[in-house]
Amino acid sequence: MSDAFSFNLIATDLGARLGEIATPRGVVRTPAFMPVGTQATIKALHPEEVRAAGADIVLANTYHLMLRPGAERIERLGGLHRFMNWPRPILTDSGGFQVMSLSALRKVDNNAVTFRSHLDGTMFELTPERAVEIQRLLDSDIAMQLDECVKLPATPVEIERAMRLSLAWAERSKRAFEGAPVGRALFGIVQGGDNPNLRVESARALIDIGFPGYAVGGLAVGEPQAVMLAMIGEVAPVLPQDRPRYLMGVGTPDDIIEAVARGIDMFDCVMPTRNGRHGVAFTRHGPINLKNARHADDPRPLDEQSAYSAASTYSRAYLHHLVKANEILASMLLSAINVAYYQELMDGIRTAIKAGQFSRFMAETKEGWSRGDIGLYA
RNA sequence: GGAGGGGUGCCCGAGUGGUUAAAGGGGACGGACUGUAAAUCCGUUGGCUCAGCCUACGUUGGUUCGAAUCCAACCCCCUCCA
Repeated sequence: MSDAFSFNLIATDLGARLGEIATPRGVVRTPAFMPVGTQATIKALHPEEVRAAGADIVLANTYHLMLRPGAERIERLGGLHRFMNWPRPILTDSGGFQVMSLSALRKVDNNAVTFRSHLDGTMFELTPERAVEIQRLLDSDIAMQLDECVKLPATPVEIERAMRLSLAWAERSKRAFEGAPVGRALFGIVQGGDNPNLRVESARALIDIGFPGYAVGGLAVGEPQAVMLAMIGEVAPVLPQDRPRYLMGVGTPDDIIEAVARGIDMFDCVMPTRNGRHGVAFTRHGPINLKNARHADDPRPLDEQSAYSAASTYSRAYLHHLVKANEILASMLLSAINVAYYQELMDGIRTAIKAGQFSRFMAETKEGWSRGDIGLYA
């Protein structure tokens, strides 16, 4: 394996793409789902479990790790991979999402975003340059430019302002990334809210700057799914074929399969882990809320055909009990089951694209979700 | 035997005359969650022929226009002393 960062497009089926991202720390099979490990941990899971579920790459977060334990500290300790015992590729988000999610605690101007720490109130300034520097200290494999993620609905003026600011920050981020070790990549982020013209303009401008991969950000932030898919439909055809496309923060299994159909290669989302902690299991038969009383006497596993043993062994009654009793094992098992389900879905997608069966796979998968789980094994 | 404290909705518990179907927890039931301030958050939680009525604060009886709140008796429970 070369030490360079590269993307190899292996096959396409309709809009869907099968590929491989090669990095010095390993290959990422695409379409890929990246479990989210904001604070250098995929909550409730051992890194070994995340890998066993099939993940090639995970996410971590600039803003959160900068506050605690601190990027310089992680660097002194040998980098993020060693720190969290995940030797494979890591993509780090820049803190752009926190510009939105922590909007009450920050101010944005053209130069930087200033955060009041949600932990102790101290002020932190995050410039595009500092965000890149932090990600380099972490020794992230794929760093993201600092951007401004706007919640929808938003005014056209707001959307355009954030998009142009993100473009300016894309340039500064790229400049700050110069001299990074071979094999490390920095992605630019398309913004533009629900405006097709702004989306396309943003994508074109980023391509002019030039990145080894392109992300579509600022989606799944309040707009209907149809709008999100329409935006992807606008942007994907503009993006270069030979670079990976990453749809940030998405999504539900249905969002993912629809986005793959429109040419997206990479995804990340807290949904499998967060919803797992909140008692919901994702399965071939759709989501199952294990808090519900109807599972209390159900001896069936979530999915007796699942290749992942936790999903095919533990009874719904037991999982229901663990959830109701607020046992830590409930979070652990459901997070593991969900991460495994997402990986199983991605694996199915990849296999289908390779076989030229994506459209059929998509129809059958959706059929399974819509059928629901009631009476399946009865 | 003596002295004191207490019995409130599924549970704990606030409430000392009207604005109390009764604060607040918990539990139960349901929902939400999309680049994680989330093991979080939001509803509902006596019944009915439901903008009204009925039944409810240990039991029974009283005082009062009006009682979970005041009085009496009774039944339980707890603490301390003998």
